Amino acid sequence: MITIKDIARVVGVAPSTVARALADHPHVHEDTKARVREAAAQLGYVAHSPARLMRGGTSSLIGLLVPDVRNDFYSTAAQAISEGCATAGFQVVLGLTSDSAARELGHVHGLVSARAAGVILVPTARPAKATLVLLERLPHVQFIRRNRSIHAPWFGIDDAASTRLAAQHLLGLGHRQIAYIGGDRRLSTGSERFEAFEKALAAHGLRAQPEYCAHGPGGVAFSATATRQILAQTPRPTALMLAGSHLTVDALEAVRALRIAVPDELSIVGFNDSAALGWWGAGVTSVGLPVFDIAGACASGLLGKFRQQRNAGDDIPRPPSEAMFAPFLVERGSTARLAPRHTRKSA
Amino acid sequence: MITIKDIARVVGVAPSTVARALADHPHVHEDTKARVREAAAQLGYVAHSPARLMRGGTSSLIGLLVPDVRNDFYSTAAQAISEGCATAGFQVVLGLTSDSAARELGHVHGLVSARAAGVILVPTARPAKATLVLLERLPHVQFIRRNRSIHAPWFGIDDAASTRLAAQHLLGLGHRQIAYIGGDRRLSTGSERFEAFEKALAAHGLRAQPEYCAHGPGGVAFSATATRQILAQTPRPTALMLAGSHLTVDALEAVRALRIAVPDELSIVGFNDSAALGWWGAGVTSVGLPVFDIAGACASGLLGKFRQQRNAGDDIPRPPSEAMFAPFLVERGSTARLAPRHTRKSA
DNA sequence: GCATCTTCTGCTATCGTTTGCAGAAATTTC
DNA sequence: GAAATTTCTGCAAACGATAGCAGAAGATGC
Repeated sequence: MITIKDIARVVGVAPSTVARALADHPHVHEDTKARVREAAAQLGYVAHSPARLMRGGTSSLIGLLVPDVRNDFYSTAAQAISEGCATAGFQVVLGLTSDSAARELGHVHGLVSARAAGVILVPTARPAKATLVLLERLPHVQFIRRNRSIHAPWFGIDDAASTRLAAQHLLGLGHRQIAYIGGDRRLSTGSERFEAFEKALAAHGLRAQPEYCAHGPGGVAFSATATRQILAQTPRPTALMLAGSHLTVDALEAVRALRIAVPDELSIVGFNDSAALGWWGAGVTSVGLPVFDIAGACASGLLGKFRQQRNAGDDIPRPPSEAMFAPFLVERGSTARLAPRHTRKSA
Repeated sequence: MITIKDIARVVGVAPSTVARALADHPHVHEDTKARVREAAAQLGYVAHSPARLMRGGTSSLIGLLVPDVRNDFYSTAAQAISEGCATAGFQVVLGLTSDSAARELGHVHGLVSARAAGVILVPTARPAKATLVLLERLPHVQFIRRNRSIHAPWFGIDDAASTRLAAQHLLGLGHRQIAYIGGDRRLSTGSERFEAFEKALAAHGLRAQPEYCAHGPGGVAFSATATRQILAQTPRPTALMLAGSHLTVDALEAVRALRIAVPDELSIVGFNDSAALGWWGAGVTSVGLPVFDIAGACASGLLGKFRQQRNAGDDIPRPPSEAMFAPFLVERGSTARLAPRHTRKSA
């Protein structure tokens, strides 16, 4: 392996001069710099990043901890974050938690050990104590989920608005028996979305019926199972809303397998819009999220935190230190006004 | 920051003893080990990985270089690879190339600089010379695409079989005017898939018609544009096959916008099967790929390479150093026997 | 009781890079 | 021409962890 000593020997200067030349230090003669750069290129020199880190400071690594990158939402976010970080000269370490606090801890530990510059995380429901302690040594921001025990900026969507939009849409169409499948209620996304759903019902003098609601950890089969159980009941709900990106596909597959007519017998609102949702039946009405924008803002937010740490008092514009994005409703053919005959039929 | 010296001071031993105790070295007294571990936990000690790397060796980082992680294919692969690497104690650095040789070089340089353990890459069409030189310093394997200038094991699918399956299916249904939209022909995936398509046609005494074929770099709008152009011609082809995961969705959207009846007026075969392809119209017949398995094998292959480097002559079972997986055809409703009236209609 | 062996621990050099300080060389000033 | 100044370069000490070597302490054998 080529080191600066090798370059120094070739050029005939001291290693320290090589270091300064490569760092473009002003007190090095231009001729020397040129010769050093020439020799470095010639020898194929690549700096030894770990050695640099010996003198303190952080590496150019940024951690990205998500539950599952197969989920469209997170893969899109990973793309935005990775692009944003690469532009700023950082490399992204992708850590998959599978919603396990143990894995989360493992990844955070690895990042602290590698002296990462920071971490963007989608916290698990109950992060380990050790995780919280380790996070204090590492600039970090929360993505999508906001955890009370983590005291860090949050970049996400207006969770309450997402389900409020969906619920109001269904209520406006006359639905009163609305089923709800959402994520783990110990997560901010799970609880806030469900509470907003309940409030929207309450505004119409209704209450969420427990037998029509399921809250899951998002295991592989959860959404399909929940859909089948809820729709097997009598009376069957007239509408179903999904409150998580990972829940939508399986639920739609299950509804399809049950051969229930949509929207005639059942109205459906999906979550996290994509082109494919336009293909299902007459298209699935769904809650759209500006995923790329949220993730981009999140990356900028973390990068802004670095600058903040280095020098507090300069006047360059700073990215927002927190941000909440508004979801929007994409209306398609899976929702329809509740027909009077419908109620009779299912009753 | 807590170092090994701090622990040494607390316990009352030398730093080297602490190092040995934490590494569970056999020549350290059990009592000493216990006291050291106790103190380390107490102080919240986290090893300084960069310092370890000073004495040579590689870090626990593995690079994963893909063009675009929003693509279902690559996000699934990233999941499999990341899980496999995490199990073996490695962390994955996700690098997005956007099919740019410059970005590819940047990522490889970063990995070499960080003394990464290895890299799994989906090579760009023409990697830079510098990239090839750098790769020699880093164990690496090729994923999906196989590049002649990179002398490293390859893990991918039987590209020829993928389009052969699709073409034979369409030919068997009586189609003779088959349109083809594929990826960049400078890539192994692009060229091999197309050549197999041509051969399949040749076996029926047919030739691929240039005006029905498009080969693109896979830019955002490419697939949709190509679809519109090909289907605007007279006579219009009676079948269309897509030969890339990233091409399928846009092409299907374009066909839908053109209001062409599928499969009555046009048969379609998609690429890289997913649940959503079952939703489009009567379902899209497509070439399925065992993505998770390929990616898993690829990760194992790279990890096996590490073992191989460390000690050549042990008799533990080794994972395959190369692997090619067979694609399979998933038949759905987007393909149908060519009706005689059909030929008249489009002529 | 002495030699020998075993068991455990400390000293120290080392990895590659950076940086403060000092000093050499070149240039300018009076 | 000497002094002062500027411009450039080298020395050496860090940073944190590890491992070879040596040595201390204790156990064992005769």
